[in-house]
This record gives sequence, C-alpha cells and structure tokens, in this order.
Amino acid sequence: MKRSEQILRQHKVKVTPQRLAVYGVFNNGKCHLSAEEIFQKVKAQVPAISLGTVYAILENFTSKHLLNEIKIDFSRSLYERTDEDHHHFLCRLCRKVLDVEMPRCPVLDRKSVQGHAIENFQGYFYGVCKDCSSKKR
Amino acid sequence: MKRSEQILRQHKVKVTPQRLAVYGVFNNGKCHLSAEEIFQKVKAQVPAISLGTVYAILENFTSKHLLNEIKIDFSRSLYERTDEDHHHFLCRLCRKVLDVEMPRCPVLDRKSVQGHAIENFQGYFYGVCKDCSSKKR
DNA sequence: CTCTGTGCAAACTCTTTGCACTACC
DNA sequence: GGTAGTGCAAAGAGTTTGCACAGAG
Repeated sequence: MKRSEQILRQHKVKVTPQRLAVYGVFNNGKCHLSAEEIFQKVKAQVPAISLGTVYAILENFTSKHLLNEIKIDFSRSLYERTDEDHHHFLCRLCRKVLDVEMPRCPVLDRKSVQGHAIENFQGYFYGVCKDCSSKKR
Repeated sequence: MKRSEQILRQHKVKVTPQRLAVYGVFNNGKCHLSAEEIFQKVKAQVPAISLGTVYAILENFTSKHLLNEIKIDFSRSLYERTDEDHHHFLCRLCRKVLDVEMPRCPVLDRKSVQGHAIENFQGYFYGVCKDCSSKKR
C-alpha cells in the first residue's frame, strides 16, 4: 500500500513505519480515535512503539493538517482524518461521539471573522443521542 | 446585591457565600475564565475557599445551566455566563479566546439532528487573531 | 436536625518533556 | 552524516475523589 506513503510525502511529513501505521489506523471508514486507542491499534503492527511517540506523531499530523483534533469530550482528545466535513455530537449519557452532517453554514466559508484569520472550525453539539433517548422510555 | 441570590434560587441552586462569590466573578462584562482564575478572584472575597470547591461549584452551575463550559483550548476549560449567544475564536499564537458574533445559523435553532436531541452547541474557530497577524508584518 | 456543601490533600488521567539511541533523507 | 524521529520514564497540568467538618434549609 504505497498510497499512504504518497499522502504523507505530499504533506511534507517524513515517512517512518510508525507514522504509516498511525495513518493506516484511520483507513477503516469514518472514526474518531483517542491517542490511547490509536496506540493500542498501532501496537499490533509496530509492537515497540510508545505512547509518547503516538502523541508526537499526532501533533505532527495535526500541524500538517493530516488529522483533526476533536476536543468535544471533556477528558481526552479524539482524532480523525481531515478529509471529512461535518460537525460532531456528544451524547451526555453514553459519551459516544457521532458525526453530524448538515447543510453547510455560509459563515464557515469565510476566511476571517472580525479581522481574525480562520484556519479551522469545529462545531460541537451536546445532548442525548437517538439510542439513549429510545432506551429511556 | 440580592440579584445574584435570586438568580441562584431561580435555578434551584442552594445559596452559599462561596457560590455567590463564584457567580459574582462573572459580573464584570463578558469574560471567559478558567477554574484557576476564578479561584484566585474568589479568594479575595472568601479567603478560605479551596480549588476543589470551585470545581464543585462550576460543575453544579453548568449542570443547572448557569454557566457554559468552553473547551476550545486544549489544556483547560473556560467558563462563561450562559446568557451570551456567540461562538468562540482561539488564537494559536497568543492563546487568547475571543467572542465571535455572527449571523445566526439556522441549524442552531433546531432541537435535534438526525434524531439526536440537542441541548447545547459550541462553535469554535481556530486561527490567528487580528493583533497577532498585525504584529508579524 | 438532616443533608448538602466545603476544605484539604491525595490520587488520577491525559499529555508533555528530557534524554539517549535510531534511522530517514 | 546530520537532523529529525523514536522509546522510555519521569514530570506536569488540570481535574476528580474521599473524608471529616461546617452550614444552609
């Protein structure tokens, strides 16, 4: 699978087995993963990897816009591929984070607000998800 | 100033000097404060208060919708009065959090998305603020 | 009087840092 | 070969927890 390697190079990210493995974790469809989850998954491929390295790679990837850091939950960060365009929903009961597709808001296409240059936007919804509200009644 | 006391009671929050002091910290215009900042300000009025109590009060106030927890910055939470309606902007250079007034997006008035009940929304912009970009050139 | 809130300190979680070693380019 | 990445362990920040005492309703 040369594809991931190309993408890393396109983003001017130095290629290592650890980085390919971290990037590869996100290949299986849409997902939001914590550093710890990524660490566990990557260990299957690169057993010697350390959690510190995972954090270093995640920091590198987010600064190069390969990944987005999602801070919707109040304890840990989640990460996802940047190629997805949506908001996020956190259920206060089951703590699951769900993607929310919505009609694109015109403000999000703006390059600046009140003179401040916009590089990124995150929209977070909080509430109770469909599954949890149906369980209750 | 009986006003704060009334508001606390209206929100079914038991009134104590500590709680009045924490609530009072937000009286001076729009502000986003961290737990530590609130702790420091409240100590002026209630010297014996502890940081743990501040956290307990903040948790109580957010659950009763007296305050909003803002998790835009990746290290600590900020808190603000709920009566303000806006998004937030974090400057990646000076780390300041700014309010962003914008045309209200129609999706925000929805009570649910894809079957999930919405109780709260936070819109976070990331980038470089006006002050920092003017300093650079 | 009872139950919740408070103060204090220790514990916990997630993340960052320092340093020696490794390996991309 | 030089610079950036890695592994490990320890440190750090912010927040939570447990418990005994105090105070609101």
